[in-house]
Amino acid sequence: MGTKERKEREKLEMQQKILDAARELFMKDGYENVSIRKIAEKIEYSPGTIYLYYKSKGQIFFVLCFLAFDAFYAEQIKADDITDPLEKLKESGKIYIRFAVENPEYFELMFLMKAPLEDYYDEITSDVSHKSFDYLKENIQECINAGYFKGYDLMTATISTWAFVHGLASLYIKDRLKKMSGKELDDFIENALDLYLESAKK
Amino acid sequence: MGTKERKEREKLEMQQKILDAARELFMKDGYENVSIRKIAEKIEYSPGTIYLYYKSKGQIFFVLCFLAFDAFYAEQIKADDITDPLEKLKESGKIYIRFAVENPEYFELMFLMKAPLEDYYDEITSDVSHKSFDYLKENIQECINAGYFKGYDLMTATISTWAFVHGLASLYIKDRLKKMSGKELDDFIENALDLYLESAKK
DNA sequence: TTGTAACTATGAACGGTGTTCAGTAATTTA
DNA sequence: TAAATTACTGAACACCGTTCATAGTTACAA
Repeated sequence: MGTKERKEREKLEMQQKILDAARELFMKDGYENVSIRKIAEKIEYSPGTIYLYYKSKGQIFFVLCFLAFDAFYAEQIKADDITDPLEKLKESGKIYIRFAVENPEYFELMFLMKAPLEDYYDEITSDVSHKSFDYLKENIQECINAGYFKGYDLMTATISTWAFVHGLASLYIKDRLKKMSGKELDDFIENALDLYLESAKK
Repeated sequence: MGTKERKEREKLEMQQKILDAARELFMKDGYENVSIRKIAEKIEYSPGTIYLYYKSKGQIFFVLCFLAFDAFYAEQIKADDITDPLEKLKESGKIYIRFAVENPEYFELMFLMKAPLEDYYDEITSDVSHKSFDYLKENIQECINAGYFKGYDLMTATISTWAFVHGLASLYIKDRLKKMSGKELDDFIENALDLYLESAKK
């Protein structure tokens, strides 16, 4: 009889249900403002039930983060159909910033948080986060091959570009560029990216 | 009689005492892990007393943040004696990164934390944080006057440069550049800064 | 010196949090 | 159908930031 299989399936469904509810709430209200009780209420179970499927609130968030790295990478490779390496890099940067803006909580977890994740961080994320870094590195290598980034070695150019885009993204989502807003900022980022990468042309 | 003056002084002393205790605890354990009760315990008063001097935990944090900006600005202007605008900008960048590395908690407070500042942020910090931003902006203007940053307008060049340096600093203090270590990284940052700013020469 | 007004400090209490666990209800197995 | 396993509950625990009635202390005029 398939009881065991059904139970397995039901367990996964429940885990998914919790994940979905948690994601929605985290995105809407931020990690700190979402309680286990609220997640439980959303899926119409008691708070204790959550702990039968995840061992802590942090773990729920972490699993979502892991999925976020996947989603991030999936976004990144959408630049793949651009053949010109510099244009591809430009698009990559826009994707990076767009991801940060649309998923600030995930972005924080992936690139900004230090503290409580250290326990899990290395073991799980390293694979999936290195994928994105390597993707960028390959793109930069293509640029170098095409004559851009003269004077930079591969690693310096990669990290510099990452730092530039990352800096824009973090200043923005942390409201340090608040004088701008919406469309105005989109234009600015577009412009800043253009100029940074154009200046790599030489 | 100087009763009123003495009371005033005692009030300031108490505020300072709270600030010192809070700073020490925040630096050691992070904002979220420090409770009003712990601050109160450290200064050997009851929790309620804190609220006679500061209206919330967030406000205590905010005042510390304000002081950090002052300390940061004091570091920044040490680049003033350099006359060549590009060299000055380079030094400024190094100071920024050095400040981040040597005071990661303050740096986090000033540029990375989002948390409780929103309410007060504008009114008070704007002055002191704008001072640093304006300092950078003036430096960039000098560079533009000297023929650098061709194609950039002032604001774009300022924010771009900030983003680049800020990105390097945050990736570093958040251990995202962990493949490097110590001297190796110092050299890298030196090199990356050089290259970024050289490419502004044209 | 005394009485009162003003100030300072207290700590219990409120409504919230993440998490645990004894107990109950439902389901599966025999 | 009875026993055993599983799923779930929700009260309880130890925290949190914050408030406020109360108590203690100090200042100063009478």
